[in-house]
Amino acid sequence: MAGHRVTLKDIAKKVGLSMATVSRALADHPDISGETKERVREVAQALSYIPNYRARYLRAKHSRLIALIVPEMNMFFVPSMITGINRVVQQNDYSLIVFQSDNSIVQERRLVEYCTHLSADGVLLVLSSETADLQHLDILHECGIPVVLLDKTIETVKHTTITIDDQEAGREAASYLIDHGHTRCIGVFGDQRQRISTLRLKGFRRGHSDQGIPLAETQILRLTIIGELEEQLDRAFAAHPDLTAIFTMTDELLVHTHHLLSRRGTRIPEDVSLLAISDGQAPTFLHPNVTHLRHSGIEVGERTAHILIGMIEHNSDAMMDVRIRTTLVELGSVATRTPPAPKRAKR
Amino acid sequence: MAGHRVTLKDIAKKVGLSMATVSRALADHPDISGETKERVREVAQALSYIPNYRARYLRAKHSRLIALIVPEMNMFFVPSMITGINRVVQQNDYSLIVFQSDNSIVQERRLVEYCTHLSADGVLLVLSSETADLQHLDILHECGIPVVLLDKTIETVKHTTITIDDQEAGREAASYLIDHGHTRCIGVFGDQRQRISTLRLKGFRRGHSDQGIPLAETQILRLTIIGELEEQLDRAFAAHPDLTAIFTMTDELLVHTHHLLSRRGTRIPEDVSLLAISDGQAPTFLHPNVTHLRHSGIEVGERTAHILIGMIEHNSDAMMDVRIRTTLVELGSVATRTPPAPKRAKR
DNA sequence: ATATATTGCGCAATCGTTTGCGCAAGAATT
DNA sequence: AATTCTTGCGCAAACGATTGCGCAATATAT
Repeated sequence: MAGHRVTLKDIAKKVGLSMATVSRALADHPDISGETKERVREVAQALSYIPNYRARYLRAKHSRLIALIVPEMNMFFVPSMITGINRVVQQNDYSLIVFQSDNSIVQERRLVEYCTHLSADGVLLVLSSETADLQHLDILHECGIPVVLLDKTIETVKHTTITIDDQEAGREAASYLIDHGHTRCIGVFGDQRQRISTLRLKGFRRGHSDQGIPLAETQILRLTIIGELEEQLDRAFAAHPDLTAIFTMTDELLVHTHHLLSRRGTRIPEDVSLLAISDGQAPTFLHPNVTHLRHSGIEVGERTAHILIGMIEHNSDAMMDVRIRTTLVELGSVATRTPPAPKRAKR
Repeated sequence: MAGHRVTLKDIAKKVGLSMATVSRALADHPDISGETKERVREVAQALSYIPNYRARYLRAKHSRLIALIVPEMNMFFVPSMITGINRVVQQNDYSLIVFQSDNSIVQERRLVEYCTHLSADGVLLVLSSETADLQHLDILHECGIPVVLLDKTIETVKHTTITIDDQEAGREAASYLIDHGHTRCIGVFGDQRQRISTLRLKGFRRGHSDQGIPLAETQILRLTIIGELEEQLDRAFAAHPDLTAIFTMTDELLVHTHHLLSRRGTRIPEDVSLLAISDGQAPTFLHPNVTHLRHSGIEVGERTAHILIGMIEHNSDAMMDVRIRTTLVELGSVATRTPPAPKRAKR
């Protein structure tokens, strides 16, 4: 409907000044007298002037736009991570634009390229599961656009990376269970192409070996898709009738594991204890509430955004590797076991 | 690092043609000879030319940008809705930019304004819980930017709206429970400032009255914040020892209700049946799986995006009010009851 | 009264593209 | 041979804002 958008020119005409003066008046430039500023502001208001950011940012070399590319909007972690990012981004007067790669490297490539089209000031990237190398990020470097990888990453020497300390979290999980008398646990892990999975598994192994507790291969579940969980869980129960605890490395694995346990009538924590790495939401609506190593999506988001903005504003491309520690939240899904009675009785 | 981005001018200089010709060559304009196009494309490739969309869209009046404003990234519904929107948006060569209002009308206003700054081609808006009127959308109309309201809305005669048929879903829920012999149900509803809540409640009431089943005020729980759930649920149990079913109007209410029921040792569906309106994710990882009236977030997203893009491209501002029907998914959390035995015995 | 500073504003270039129009050279039509 | 078409390209304006520089008028210093 509206014929054309009000521009600086319109205001200039109306107040009888040049565009330059109007521009400066609106920007509160010291060269302009208070009186003039006042008049200009009034007219701008009256005409309901809306600056055209595209034009503005065409001159300025920046866009105050930060892009986030996530593989998918899963219901866990991603939403809270976005919340954290968004908070910091807004506080610093940037805007966040969110893209979704659908876990496809092709799309990811396309989106990265699109970020250059938009001349985003910085890119936040959660790698898709298909991404095996980082060549497609070179174009960002060519354009001088900083990138920060977060959450899901692969090994890299060139890019700044923010993750939780995955290996340490896996180790702590194992230690915690062992300290509570669980010497026969099974661990549920995700896609092994992802570094997040291999590291958490590595830590879980480490936690066992540190305390001299054996960990058989059959105690480790590796899922590519969630549908495999039931079968693998059944097999693990069959192979280890003496198992007393299960560790799940993500929220998604947690809720499905919890569900399957309920279905087979396994009581938590009486029959089997449950421990997870989680951002803390799911554990509160499962029964019983699940003890977990918490890594707040909001915190990851906030810290990541801070770092990226720092890189943008100080034009630095120093590479960092930040690891965020998890904190233990005890909620009662892990029971304390005394070492198996039979053994002692036999002495 | 990179000195300056390659522009049309650079290409023009290199091939010895004017910028105009280069521009047209890249755009495959019929005026340009095939040979020239070829040469230009080669050079563009060699220089790894990246068009500046800001400059391009400064001339063109559109931006191929669609903005979505959501009150929060909750873990239910919103992620799948975004997935649906994103799909359609990409298919039509638009980009989606997602903002979060944190359920604050002030932020919502700011973001709407920001959409005009960016000259978004269209806006998708999920109202914040604080939003009581739609005046702040007038500015979009002034700028000729179409808006579609979705999911959470308020009554309006001016704006196109996509929701599920909330009232009908509420009614169906009640009917379904009653048909299965549950004549004493309680309904768990959200913030009554939201139309989504009042309509679902209205339908729930209607479902009861249609079949001549009384519904006391104490059978209706209205929550402003989730923390109130436990107390209200306890009170309802106390007031209605004969209650046999609970209906929750959202996923969030569902998971928390489910949790509280587990905690108080209530068996589902033996003691109490459970029915929800849901997008289908949570019901599959709760035990037992929860029968629900499904409304797919993806579908809502896709249809909404289609409609908005239609409005953008046909420059139409006809107002529509689309209601999407829910479908019943039976998963076993609702038991069939025969009418209470004592009554019949007494005849 | 002359020299210097300050104040308040405008001119015009610039960001990178797109596009209406014009124009020259060759091809096709009379 | 004169006219009209076509082909292929360039000139320059436009999109809407920002900003270095210049300049007049006034204020201050000498």
